[in-house]
Amino acid sequence: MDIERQKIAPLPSVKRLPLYLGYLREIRARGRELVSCTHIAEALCLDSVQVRKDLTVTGIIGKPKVGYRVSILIDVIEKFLGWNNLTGAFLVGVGNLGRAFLGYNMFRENGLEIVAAFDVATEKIGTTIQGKEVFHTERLAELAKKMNVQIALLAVPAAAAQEAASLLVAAGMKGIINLAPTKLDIPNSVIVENVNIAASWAAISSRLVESQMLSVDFKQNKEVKS
Amino acid sequence: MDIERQKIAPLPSVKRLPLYLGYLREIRARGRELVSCTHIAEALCLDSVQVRKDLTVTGIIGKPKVGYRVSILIDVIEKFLGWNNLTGAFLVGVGNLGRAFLGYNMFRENGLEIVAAFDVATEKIGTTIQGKEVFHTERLAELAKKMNVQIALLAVPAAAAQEAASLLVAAGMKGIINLAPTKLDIPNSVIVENVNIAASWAAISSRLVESQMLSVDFKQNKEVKS
DNA sequence: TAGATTGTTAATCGATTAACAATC
DNA sequence: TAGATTGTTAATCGATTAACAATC
Repeated sequence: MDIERQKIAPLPSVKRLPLYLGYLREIRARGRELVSCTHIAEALCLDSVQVRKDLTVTGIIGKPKVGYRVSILIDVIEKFLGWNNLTGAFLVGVGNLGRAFLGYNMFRENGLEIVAAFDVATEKIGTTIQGKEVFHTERLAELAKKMNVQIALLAVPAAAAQEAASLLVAAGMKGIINLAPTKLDIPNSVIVENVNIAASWAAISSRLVESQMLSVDFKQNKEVKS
Repeated sequence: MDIERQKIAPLPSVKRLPLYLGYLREIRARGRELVSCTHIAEALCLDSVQVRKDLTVTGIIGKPKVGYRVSILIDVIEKFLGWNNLTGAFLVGVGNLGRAFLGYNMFRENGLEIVAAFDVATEKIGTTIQGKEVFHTERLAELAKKMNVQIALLAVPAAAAQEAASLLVAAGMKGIINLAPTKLDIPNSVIVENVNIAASWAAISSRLVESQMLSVDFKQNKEVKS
């Protein structure tokens, strides 16, 4: 990083905030008004000190012996994450994975709304999936400007990811959630988050190999199936 | 961790291996036979020292001035991750997200094959999606035993995640890829990897809020849309 | 040989964990 | 008041980065 940073919040803490938020919304719905770090930690199998430290990044100040007011804590986290307003996003790549996100309400709950989809397959262009129109990627820059969109979900095959990413940068995107299992080479003024399911699978399988628990030759079990 | 660990490979290194693997397969397909860390690092925008360190977890030994033989490096990584054989997996939750994974070939390329799907919605039970039959979650334990499956992808709504996870543990799963944005409370003999897209979105949006680049009130732009 | 590259050992950096003071 | 809880400061731990020796 070449830019001077002024006491930026630790990324691991920021990434845990949605977990807290989900739990807090749950207990608010159940009528709970106050909550302590100890309580949150217990519910989420975390360390209470870590929870407290994470919450401080939002600037909230709790009361000793009491804890935090649930509704205020929710507000403060939402505001810190910018999730108190809906932000528009583009979805690039309307394959199996991309299509899933069009109907995925998790984003909406967390302040992100997919407002248009893009692809290169001519048979998809002009169709509407889950109420969202599919455009050709050529129109990315034009529509980004018109619709004031700066966030993109990238869900194309690995081989097409870099080209699509360059289009997104050219279209003025400020943040990209990359679901393709590739590193994107784009200017670091654009924030990229890689959601890499292959990496998660690697973490699991390598540990199972270590402990020799991975079923060695699965194919042989196939005839047992039906 | 209460179990004594014997020089386990660093998790961040393990999680980067699939990235290297993807690139190595790509250059092997293009006919390249030898590769150096410098080259890999340049292609993937990483540090060459880090690449070298990551590769050493597989136990491979390179030749100074030469580098590594691409095909051997691929073999060694695949073997380290246990991706040289196909491992069977269950998919739990056939909603939008779950269905996407049924047709997602990324897993297959990386040694994971979904062999059956599970849900609780009666209208889905007995149907076949992408060639995979959907069973009731009641049958998890029975079929896990019969099909010798120990890996599960959990793609149910957050509210249903804990219950489904308990069923999976009871069914003898050894590894769970959790796509629900919740912490699962299960014995630590079962390896869990959380794929948390909300966390990635949090990382992006919080940084955009910091730099005041997040479009403040998106809803007002809606009429511009069509 | 010379220089590029590997592999190892030490230094830095950041996050987590522990210890403790402050407070309702 | 006493004790639970917050908030802060210090210690630990692990990963990344830097420095350097080994080698083809």
